Amino acid sequence: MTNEIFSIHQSLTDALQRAVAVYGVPEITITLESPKDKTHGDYATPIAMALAKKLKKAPLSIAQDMVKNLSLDPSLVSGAEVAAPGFINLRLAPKAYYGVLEGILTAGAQYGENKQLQGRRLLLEFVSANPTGPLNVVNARAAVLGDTITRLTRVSGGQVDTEYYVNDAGNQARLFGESLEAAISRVRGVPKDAPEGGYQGAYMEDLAREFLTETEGNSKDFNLSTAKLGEWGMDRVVQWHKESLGKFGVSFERWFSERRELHEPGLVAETLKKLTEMGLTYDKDGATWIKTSEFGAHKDEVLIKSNGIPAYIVADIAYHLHKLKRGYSKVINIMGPDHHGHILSMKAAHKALGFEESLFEVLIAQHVSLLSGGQKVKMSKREGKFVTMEELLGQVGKDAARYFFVMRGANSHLDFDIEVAQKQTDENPVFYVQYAHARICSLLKKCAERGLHPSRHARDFTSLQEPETFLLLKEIMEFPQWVVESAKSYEPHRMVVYLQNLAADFHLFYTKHRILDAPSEVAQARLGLAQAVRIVLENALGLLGVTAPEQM
RNA sequence: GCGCCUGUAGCUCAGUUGGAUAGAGCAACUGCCUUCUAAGCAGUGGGUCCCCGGUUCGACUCCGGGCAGGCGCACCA
Repeated sequence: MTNEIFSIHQSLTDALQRAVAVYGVPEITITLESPKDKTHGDYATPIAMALAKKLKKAPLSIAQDMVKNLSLDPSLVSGAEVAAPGFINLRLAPKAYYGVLEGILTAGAQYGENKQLQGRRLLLEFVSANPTGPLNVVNARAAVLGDTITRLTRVSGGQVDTEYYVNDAGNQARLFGESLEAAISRVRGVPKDAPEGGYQGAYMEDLAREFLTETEGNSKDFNLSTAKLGEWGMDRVVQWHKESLGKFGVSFERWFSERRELHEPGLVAETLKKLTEMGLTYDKDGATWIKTSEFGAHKDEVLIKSNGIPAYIVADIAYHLHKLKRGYSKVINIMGPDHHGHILSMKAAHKALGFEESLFEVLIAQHVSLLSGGQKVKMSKREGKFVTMEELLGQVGKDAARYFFVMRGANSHLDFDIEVAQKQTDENPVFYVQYAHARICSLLKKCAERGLHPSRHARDFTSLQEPETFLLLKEIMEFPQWVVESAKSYEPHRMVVYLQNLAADFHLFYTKHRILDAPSEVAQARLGLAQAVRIVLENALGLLGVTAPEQM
């Protein structure tokens, strides 16, 4: 086990548990926290305060008693103190740190892998943009969020299947076919407008040209029905999406086609039948409705429109039914802010069908405002003037784009300043972290040039004694913990916070302590530490899909 | 009107799930390179954590009620 952090936590918790057991108070959970103020030690527990009320004793005296009763391995903990109003502060022994350091160097690229989320089986659906046009920046944000959550969960021993729902059926498919037909006509020089509510942008004509090139000299395909044309076009747009996402380092295990996997095999009709049989539907105004309001939604939804055509929600329910039946411990959907009105009805539908409500969870990737030099970039979907994911990627690059998208919590509105993301200065937070990595690489290169080869085995780290050093050691030691917490809470931005902290700790250490010029044993030890920091930076950046450059 | 999200330093945002003196980056100002990358470090100034109540040893965090901004509330998907 390379992640000694977890066993350290366990030993500390166990020891505290034993000390608490003396009081015979049931149902007390031991909380262990890292105090913000480092002078308070490495770990603190407020357990005595929680006990105070039940025991009717002063928290301070409880804490003092507990410390006396604590049996702790001295090679693990060097000190336990009591602080007002009743905290117990624990200080790790240097030896414990050195052991972790050794472990990191041995584990290398594997450091951070753990089993904490073993047994978790997620289905993560994200992006799922309509195959009627290019991906936008919110799609990009969702893509990065989903992909990062996937990486974090997998490295923590959880299982994740990623899925992209392709909405290639129904009304919008028809409209798309007609729009493409019109675009082809225009490309051939015959003016023709897209239908009402159809798709207009320049990309439609690109698509038309692609179609013409592909079917040149093949008269048969020229006479595709509008429906078939729409299918061809949507498949092609899906292809575009795959490619764009690929450039972003995001891939999906399964592209789930609404038409091929739900409509054609009859699952939509089957779902409708099931809902009816369960008595969840009724007729009104010539339409068929589902009683979602009885299950927590604000209103009922139309299942079958009065023209006899099923509404989109039927396919949606069919899809989710399909997902739920596959035995996941959690089915998660990352959606854009424009769909959050939909959440309650979907939750209600789940409940109506008898599934545990908590099985299904929705994460919202909130709105992204694109700025350029502090000014809002004006976009208008109607005029086809909007920045696509691909354009953004072209302008700022994969590293900056990915970093910016996970920098903030998913449900915070995000200000994305293109100009800042392009800058190669200290205004750009990506560089701060990458620079720390590049500095270490440069060090390691220099050290090789000087013939200093930090030996792989039998290291002696006892010369690592300075406060800045222990700060760094603590930070890299906690890496797996941050990974797990980020994964567990579906909050990948915590990894960004961690990286900023780690980079700052390293930069501080670097300016305060010479490495190569230090006496040989010290140099060896510090190089080992630097190498460990480099490993963690690379692994953490890797989890975000950002590169760790060797020089800048 | 109803629902979701947000409200923390001049700006953009964290805040380890209820803990100790509320933090970071940027912007402003001041220092630090004949020495391993100054894309860095140190320091200074900057706060009614939107407001009012409640819960308790303790609240930025949880609950209730307001206020403000964003988004959503179709027989569209």
